[in-house]
Amino acid sequence: MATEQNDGLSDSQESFSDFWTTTFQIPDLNDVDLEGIELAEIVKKCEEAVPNENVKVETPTVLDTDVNIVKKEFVKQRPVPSQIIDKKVPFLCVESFSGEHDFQVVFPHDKSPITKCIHHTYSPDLKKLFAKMGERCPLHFTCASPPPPGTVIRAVPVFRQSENMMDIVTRCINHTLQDKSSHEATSHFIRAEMPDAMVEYSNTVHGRESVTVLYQTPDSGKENTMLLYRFMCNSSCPTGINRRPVSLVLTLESDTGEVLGRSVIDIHVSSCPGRDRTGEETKAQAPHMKKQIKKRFVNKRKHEAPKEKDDDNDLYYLPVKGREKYELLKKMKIALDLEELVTPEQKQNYYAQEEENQRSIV
Amino acid sequence: MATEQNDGLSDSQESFSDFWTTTFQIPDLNDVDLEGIELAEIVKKCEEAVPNENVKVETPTVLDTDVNIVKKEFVKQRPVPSQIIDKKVPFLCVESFSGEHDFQVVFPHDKSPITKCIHHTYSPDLKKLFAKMGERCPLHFTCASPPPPGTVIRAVPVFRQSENMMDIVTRCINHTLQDKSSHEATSHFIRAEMPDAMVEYSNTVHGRESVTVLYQTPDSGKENTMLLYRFMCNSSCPTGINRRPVSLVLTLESDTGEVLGRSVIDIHVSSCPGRDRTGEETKAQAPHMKKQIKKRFVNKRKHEAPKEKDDDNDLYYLPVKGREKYELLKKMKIALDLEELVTPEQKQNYYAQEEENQRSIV
DNA sequence: CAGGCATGCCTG
DNA sequence: CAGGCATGCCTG
Ligand SMILES: [Zn+2]
Ligand SMILES: [Zn+2]
Repeated sequence: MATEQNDGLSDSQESFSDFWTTTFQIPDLNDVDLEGIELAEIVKKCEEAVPNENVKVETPTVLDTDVNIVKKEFVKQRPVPSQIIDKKVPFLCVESFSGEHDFQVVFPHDKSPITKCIHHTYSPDLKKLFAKMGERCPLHFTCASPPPPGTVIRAVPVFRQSENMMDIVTRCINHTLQDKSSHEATSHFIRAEMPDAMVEYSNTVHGRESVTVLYQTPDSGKENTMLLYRFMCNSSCPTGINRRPVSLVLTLESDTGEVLGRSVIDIHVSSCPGRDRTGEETKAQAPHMKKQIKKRFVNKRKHEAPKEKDDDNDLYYLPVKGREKYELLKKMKIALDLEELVTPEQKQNYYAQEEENQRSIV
Repeated sequence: MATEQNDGLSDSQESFSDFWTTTFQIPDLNDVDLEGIELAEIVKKCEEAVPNENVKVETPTVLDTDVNIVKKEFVKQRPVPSQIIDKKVPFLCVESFSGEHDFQVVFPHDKSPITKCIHHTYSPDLKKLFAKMGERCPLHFTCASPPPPGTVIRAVPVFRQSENMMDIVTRCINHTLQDKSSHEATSHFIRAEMPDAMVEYSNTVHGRESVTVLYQTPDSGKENTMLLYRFMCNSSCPTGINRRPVSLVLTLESDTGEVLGRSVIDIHVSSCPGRDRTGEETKAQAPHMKKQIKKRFVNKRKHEAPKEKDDDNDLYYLPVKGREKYELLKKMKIALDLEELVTPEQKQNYYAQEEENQRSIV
């Protein structure tokens, strides 16, 4: 009962966006509301002007009054306007399409060994990028034909699970408030680190935080455009991503905000990207096998060769003597297969009911 | 190099008290400094008046202007005055002495089994109290002779390691800011839950957060005084205790602030106090032994007896010889139960996929 | 409610 | 940098 109170002790995989609005209550700062309304009007204007969810902020001057900047200041100093943060927002389109310029995110094969805490590593099997918080992480883009001048690449993080897709991915409370750098977007989960390219932090009309980088043709001799990003929270951060799976939506956008192409990649940010990659790959290959032989990271100086056996998809033939047993086990086999189709919600209800039954036995 | 910046990504076992002062920078709230100075003067006065570090706040009226209350408001609304929080404070005396009233903290033997997530459990071997965050935790006190009227029991948490002993134990950022209850001390790590006794939250002259409860003689028939506390953070909380060992200093204090007795206990607050207690006890006994035989927690319901019902909901017991068969059939039973939850649509897809698989075998 | 995973981080 | 612990929390 003690933990039922709203005393900050609730936990688990939920959104904490609620926090941002209700935590700061400053009765003597009434101008806040005024600013909030003004913002809402700005947002409204954008919404009317651009049907696409992504809003390209035209000039740096406008950027200064962008909702994002305002939010950042509010996070550190004032209440966050509820219309910006405290809401479920519409799904962001996560459907990849390369478009007329054949826009794609590519991961050049990295020959260096996957150390446990490698800064970034991409798993082709899982189609997932594993990165270390705070470290530079390169992403490579290709275009078959050069897009028009002023085209940008926008990065927007989204939650992958349906339960969370309407929540905004943002930085956790701890990391946001502890950030004493002069960065202009301390609340953003993703930053772009391009000394030469123009970077802009802005929000979509619905309030999703994004960063755009001016598209540049590949450096001479290179066949793709490389941008450096930094992920400013772990995927596990409490009050932030909080262990929820996240994808990164990368869009090629014209200077009018038209989406020319879209590419979506799964990402996992942690302190040990190498460990987590191999762990997930192993689990994907042998879901139910007890981790007897734990994947060992090879000390760079040593060498090795062994490989794991994947018996989960192997086909076996079970000889069964007698019709009755065969029929029963056939039923069992079907039940086992069907069991995998049961949704988590169904299972939850089932186990809750089981508990009940156990209790009523006594 | 990226992580060397002050962008909120530093971690490890360090104090975060620095955060409270530098995070909030509000140039247009100059009155803050004034208030800060005023506070400093209040503190100064107390310091001059009472040589002992612990300051008994005389009246509730004074309590309202206590540094603690001010801090709490600042945490949520304004910069925290640096003179209150952002400093190393002198060691608090952690030497136990029972004094003339033979003041002691006692832990009556608890006969109930130590479940994994028991709310509180004391290890006599380790002389350490393991508690679950947010749950009521009783502490029992004894006095050989009744102390004078107005005597209180003060609880102050302190870090046990020398590197941290000068830091103030307080609640983590996440839990403090997420606490939307109307509690008067949302930033405090320790709360007292005494409906009948008088509770006061205050700070020592050096800024350590404490809670005092008016001492009451044991209820008739009881031989000790029981107080209920709640620990509002885990020992692991980032930006809070952050995995650093913590002790609880319990002092019996007269109404003039004189310390009549002191008792110090080690505490560990986590989500699984039972597991952590047995784990630490095991490690203390066999420090270097590999954990081969892991301590098993006994399911309370495991040995309970069945009951009779009727019809299709009858419960039967299937004797199974052999562990492996039992495990398999247990899985089967669950599968059969879950199978009933599968929707017709799911089944349709399943059988279609089965066909596919069959064909691909050939 | 116990088993056990996921994951930050401490150690050698 | 890999091994491995500590610990919140998910699963069955
Ligand atoms: Zn974070
Ligand atoms: Zn906490």
